[in-house]
Amino acid sequence: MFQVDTMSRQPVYEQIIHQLERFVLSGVLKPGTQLPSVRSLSMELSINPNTIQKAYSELDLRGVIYSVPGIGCFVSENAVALLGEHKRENLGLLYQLAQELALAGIAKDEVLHTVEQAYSAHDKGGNTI
Amino acid sequence: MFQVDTMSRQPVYEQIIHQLERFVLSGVLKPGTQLPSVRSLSMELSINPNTIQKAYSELDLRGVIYSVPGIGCFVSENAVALLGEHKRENLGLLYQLAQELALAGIAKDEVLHTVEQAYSAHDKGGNTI
DNA sequence: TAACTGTACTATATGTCATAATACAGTTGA
DNA sequence: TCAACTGTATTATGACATATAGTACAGTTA
Repeated sequence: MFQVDTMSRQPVYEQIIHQLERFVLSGVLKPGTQLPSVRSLSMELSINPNTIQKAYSELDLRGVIYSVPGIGCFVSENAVALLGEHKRENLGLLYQLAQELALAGIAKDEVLHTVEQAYSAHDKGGNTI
Repeated sequence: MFQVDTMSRQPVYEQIIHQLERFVLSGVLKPGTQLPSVRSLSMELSINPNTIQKAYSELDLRGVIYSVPGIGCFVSENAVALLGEHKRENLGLLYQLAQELALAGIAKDEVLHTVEQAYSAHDKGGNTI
């Protein structure tokens, strides 16, 4: 399920957070589902348990998951809504990125077309419930 | 001219590269223009000279600027074209970002509108020659 | 009771970033 | 010629984030 690239510039714990967010948003991990334990996932990915816990801790802090000591970690009921709000902040990044492309002389239609492609790829992927 | 935020997560040398790229693309720094010297810019920004040199070295390697030992650094003649190609790679980033937003349930029209805003802000900014 | 769960802690290693201090060779103008 | 600039190179040092390693504790479950 999870995959990790140790050679990536992006920290491993961020990769795990990012993947878990996508699993929740795409419905692969539904609210209430128990996540793989810190130790089992660390062994599966050949990664230190502390790295997994760092990812889980941050998601727990944000309310996306919740942990029950002695039992395990679970996807929160309002995880999808929380992630929706969280991802909305990326609109600012997209705005900056579009400004960069405008400055570099890339045509507006080309950028708009890229957005269209991203959305059609998403729809065809059957990720809409 | 240049500004630096030491507290930013983005490395200082990357900030300088980014700003210089924007100055070139916006016409503030034209081809042939001599850049501030490593030492003078380091003093102006209260930054170590090595940090400036790291930024200049990378831009020199990419051909955006060229350096003449004993004289100084200058904006290359084909800098704008080089930067155009370089920035085009960001279309891939924008594609990924748009997919993220689609997955998070943000409406396509909202994303398209953000792109429109970025381009209209660019035009009104008078950055087109 | 054994085996699992999350959590906490210290120590260590690594790589990137930035600073500090020199040093060298080339250019320029007084 | 000489002082003052230019880019370039080198070594040492410190701060910081990331990741690993090992250990430990408390709660849960079959």
